[in-house]
Amino acid sequence: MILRIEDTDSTRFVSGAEQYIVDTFQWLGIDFDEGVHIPNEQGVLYRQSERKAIYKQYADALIESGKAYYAFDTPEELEVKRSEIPNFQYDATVRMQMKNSLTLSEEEVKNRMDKGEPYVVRMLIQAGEDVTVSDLICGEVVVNSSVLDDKVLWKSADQLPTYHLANIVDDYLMEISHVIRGSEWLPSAPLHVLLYRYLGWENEMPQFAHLPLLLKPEGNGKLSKRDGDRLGFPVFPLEWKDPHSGEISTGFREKGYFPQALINFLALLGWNPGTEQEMFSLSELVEIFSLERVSKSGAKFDFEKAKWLNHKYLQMKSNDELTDKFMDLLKEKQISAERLFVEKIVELIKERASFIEDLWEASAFFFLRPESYDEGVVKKRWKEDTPLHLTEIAQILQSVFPFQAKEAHTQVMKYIADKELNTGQIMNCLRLSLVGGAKGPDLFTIISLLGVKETVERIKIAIDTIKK
RNA sequence: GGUCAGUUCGUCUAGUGGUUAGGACUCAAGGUUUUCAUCCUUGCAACAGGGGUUCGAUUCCCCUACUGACUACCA
Repeated sequence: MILRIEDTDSTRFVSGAEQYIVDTFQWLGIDFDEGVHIPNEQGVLYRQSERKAIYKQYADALIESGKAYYAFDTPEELEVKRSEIPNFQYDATVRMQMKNSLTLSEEEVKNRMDKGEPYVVRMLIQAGEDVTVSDLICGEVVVNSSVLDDKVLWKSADQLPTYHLANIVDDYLMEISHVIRGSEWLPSAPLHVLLYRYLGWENEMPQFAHLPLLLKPEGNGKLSKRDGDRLGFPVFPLEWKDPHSGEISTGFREKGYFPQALINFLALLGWNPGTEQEMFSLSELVEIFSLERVSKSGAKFDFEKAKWLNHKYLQMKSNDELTDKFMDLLKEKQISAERLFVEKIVELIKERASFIEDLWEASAFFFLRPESYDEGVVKKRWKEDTPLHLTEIAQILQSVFPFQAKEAHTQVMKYIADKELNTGQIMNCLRLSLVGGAKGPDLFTIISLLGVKETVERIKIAIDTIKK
């Protein structure tokens, strides 16, 4: 696998974009054999902007063999044509009315070029010929060459080819076996087939596979970079800051997605193994993925399912790894805690989390005393005699020494039974005082983690705060 | 407008000329839990429409509708 940078549009250069791509693949754990970021002894260049001389050769060769020609039409002139002729297309029907080496004398052409007048090299497409693209996903797609236009292959302005030429030349030179790209490329695939033919490389032509598009979660249409933050989910793998606008787009990584989960989710968008398995490691995917099982229709992002998948992956992580990550998060929140303590908490609450961030949501009460008490629970459970019972229970808890969750549980239950109290009511009030709401893991485990001293303290605060 | 492609539960999808059209996410109900979540069980829910071909079409063919991509000196 090769990482090649297709930066043939000098006007659209974005600094940092290349590094971003490298970083993304690194984060995902996808390695390349060759590429712009991997040193090579042969000195092969992997940025198309650095391979200018190579493409020029082939553009010249195409001119030489009459498969391409020079064109001098200015953007303004083309614009005029477009407005004059409905459905204007630079093809066999109009090329003889344009300013190019087919209509201009040889001398005139030479003259213009000597003067340094900007020009482009256009591909000469014969009308009325059926061109077949064999696609691993779409099958045979036949397009008549009459609907193709004389694509620009090379522009003198920046001495660079367009995607079409650069792509074919590089794929040939780099012996690329498979061209797998979005289906937005399907319409220009016949053009590429023709180009291979023109260059005499048809036998070495790579296999094509046009992937279905990723659609917006709401409505229809191709998922675009801007959809993400508008609808509150990431589209970028990593956070991206646009160097021109300064606009920041959130990334899957920053949202807490695990790279494996993202890869797994993406793989299932448009592909399935034909079995009921839906969790795959990267190496499993490498093993069983096949283009033949890719569907042709576009797929919408389902963030609920992506979240669920991330939950599954989080459950598979070791407590050790999760603790590392959670410790980082705690540090950000300016909370210091013993690693051993944090690890116990992680073990206790990991099943409630889909993202590392959720660990905080589910365990914040371990680190911070409740700032408020859930009103619904207070209303439903907190009775006049509650403070009295909680005070008694606090004493019972203190009497269990050394503290053991099981023993404490037994004794508290006994107290409730003796006084003929409502278990749910007392327990929830106790929980309310410690946690601030009716949620969280086993109460006595919480108490043992919190410590009896802190527990008693919280009970007192709750009694003082919650007054009816 | 033109060219090409697509259309199975809300979403991702499996599938076949004869199936109770399967799974997953979501949602709902129940169970577990003193709570919440997890978890378990059950349930809701689909072959775009119309013509053919056929004993029989979701499956094959045609048409229509809808959707999408492309239609740059961008990739």
